[in-house]
Amino acid sequence: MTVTIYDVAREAGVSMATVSRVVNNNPNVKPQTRKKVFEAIERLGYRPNAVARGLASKKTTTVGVVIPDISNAIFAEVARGIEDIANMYHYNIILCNADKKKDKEIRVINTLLEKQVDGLLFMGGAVTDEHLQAFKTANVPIVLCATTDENGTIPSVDIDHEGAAFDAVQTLIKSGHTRIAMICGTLQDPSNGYARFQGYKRALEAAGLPYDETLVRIGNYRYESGVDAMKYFLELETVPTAVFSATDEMAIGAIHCIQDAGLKVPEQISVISVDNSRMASMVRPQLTAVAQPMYDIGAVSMRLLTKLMKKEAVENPRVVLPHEIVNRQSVGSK
Amino acid sequence: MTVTIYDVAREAGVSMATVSRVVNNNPNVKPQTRKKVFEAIERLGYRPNAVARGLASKKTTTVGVVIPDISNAIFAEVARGIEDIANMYHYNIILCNADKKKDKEIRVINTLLEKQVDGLLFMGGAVTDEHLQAFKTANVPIVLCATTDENGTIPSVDIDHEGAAFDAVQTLIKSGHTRIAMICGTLQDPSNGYARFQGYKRALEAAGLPYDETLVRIGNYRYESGVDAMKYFLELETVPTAVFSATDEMAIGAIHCIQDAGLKVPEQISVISVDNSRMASMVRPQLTAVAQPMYDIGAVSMRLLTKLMKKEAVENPRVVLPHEIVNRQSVGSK
DNA sequence: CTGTTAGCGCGTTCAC
DNA sequence: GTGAACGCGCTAACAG
Repeated sequence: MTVTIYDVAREAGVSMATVSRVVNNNPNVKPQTRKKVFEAIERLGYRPNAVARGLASKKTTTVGVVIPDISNAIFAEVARGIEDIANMYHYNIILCNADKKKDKEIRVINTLLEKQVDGLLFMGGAVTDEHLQAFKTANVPIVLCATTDENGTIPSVDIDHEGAAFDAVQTLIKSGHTRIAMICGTLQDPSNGYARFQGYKRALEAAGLPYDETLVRIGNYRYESGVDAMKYFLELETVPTAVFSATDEMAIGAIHCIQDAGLKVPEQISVISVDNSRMASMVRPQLTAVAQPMYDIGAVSMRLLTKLMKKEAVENPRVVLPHEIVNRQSVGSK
Repeated sequence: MTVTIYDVAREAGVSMATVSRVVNNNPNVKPQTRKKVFEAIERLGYRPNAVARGLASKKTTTVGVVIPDISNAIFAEVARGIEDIANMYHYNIILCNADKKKDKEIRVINTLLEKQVDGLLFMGGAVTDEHLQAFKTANVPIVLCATTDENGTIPSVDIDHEGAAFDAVQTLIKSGHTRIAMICGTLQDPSNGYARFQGYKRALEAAGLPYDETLVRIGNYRYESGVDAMKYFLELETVPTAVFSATDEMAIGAIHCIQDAGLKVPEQISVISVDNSRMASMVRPQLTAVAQPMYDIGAVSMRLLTKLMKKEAVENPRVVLPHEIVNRQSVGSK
């Protein structure tokens, strides 16, 4: 039924070892023999069985990718970066959505390891002891991608979320704003949630501004929750003159909420966010945001993983990619 | 180093066959024995090797997914539908971007087949003879996902692109518009490009409206190309009163271009599109669009593939999912 | 209910 | 430069 290396060997009149050499580009084969083998392969339509190869060689040229949600534009961008580099180094990726749920994450990590992936890229919520435990039993390299662990013991690629938030809020402060609201992600989320909230508070503090908890709303990263949060802010006795959103989507929701209320951005209220997804330039006014290089985070983490898998030396196993403010039209001076 | 089924057998004082039975939930094991085995597994930290299992059983519980570009919101949504259902049936997916490039598509199809995937989901550009050839040599089921082949010989899940476009344009016509422009995808793209263009023409024809080729611009599905196309339309001697865009993104570009020119949507110019991505409700005015159920396309095609892989009978191997108009605010009457 | 025995398709020594 | 033989870790009959 299926044609094996053995069939090719017989067809070409050589041993299967020789066919294996040809297929794997081993130079120790006479050109003439090589040609015979190639012809036999062609004639029989032989397709090497990567599973058998994986068992024999203990390498699958496949890496596992744990991602929160591929339908989220931010993560999809990271995934594309990962896949492009994986492809470049002849790896394939098995993709698993885990929605930042710990149990689901642990489960997919284990099935990925059962599938004998050569490495693992983990993008999730908090890295707990259970995660660490699962990672430890893996005897393949692991890279955290756009997520960090407290102890900092695992190789990772991320941006400085706290710093990015700090910079965003400082931009607002420099423009003269003093009453600045924040639309935050859940504080359970270490990077997108907690760290950005910390950055917000630190910026306030650095400027000698008071922290007012009525100016902070927790959203779920989505457009609607940005709308809801802003609706709340607009009903405050003294409405904030600027809002910092933890994501573009929520920021866009806020902008529309403001506009629907008959106010103008940035004339009456300024808006800034962290992400700089493609959507940022697809709103009016265009969104001023701190850019997270998502594609690069994916690409760099995959590149790092390839080095680890090849046991190459890596200079810095914990890379922090730079962020930058992209000034567009949603921030005005007060 | 790595603990195998054999180690577990020794540790539990049973044969490896019994361990295999326990691991695979074979009911023919005495509960007491089962318990002993589980304890040994726990004690040794045994993790079954799916590659070896795949070689022996000739099943990998892995399916290949060829996708144009995971960073495109539309496809990311499909991918999520695929993965959710795959997960439900205990399959994993290997994801490959192929950018609708024929050569890349053929290449990844072959490596996916080498990896012995149990099935293949193909989402790409045109399905050529070369594709058909590659599919034929695969001895696993294949489902076309959001793409179609001319002959209609391969199982597929898609919407009626031509009909969706027809309905969109007809909506415009019913609102009294007679000068309707189209922002089109490349005509080489059978579904998103050509079919939608055909639907546009047919709707015009059905209403007795003349087809005017100066009213058609080719875009690349992206925001900027929508802006560019609209810019061109606005410079025409008689500006169209409505525009039909093949995608949401281009439609949003068009809307902003109109607004930036000081015109209003839908008062002066109406805009409608096909897609209904999440972005459609994230613009002002909110976009009226024909909804493509992308998540469902992914989910249904994966479900179909599971049936094919289990050799279950399938009633209809070529499913066409319904589309519907979602009336929001970007279409006005003339 | 449990154990024995063959392979699954290929990489990899080690001889020749 | 080439072949023979073993083993990767597991499933799947077949006995018992």
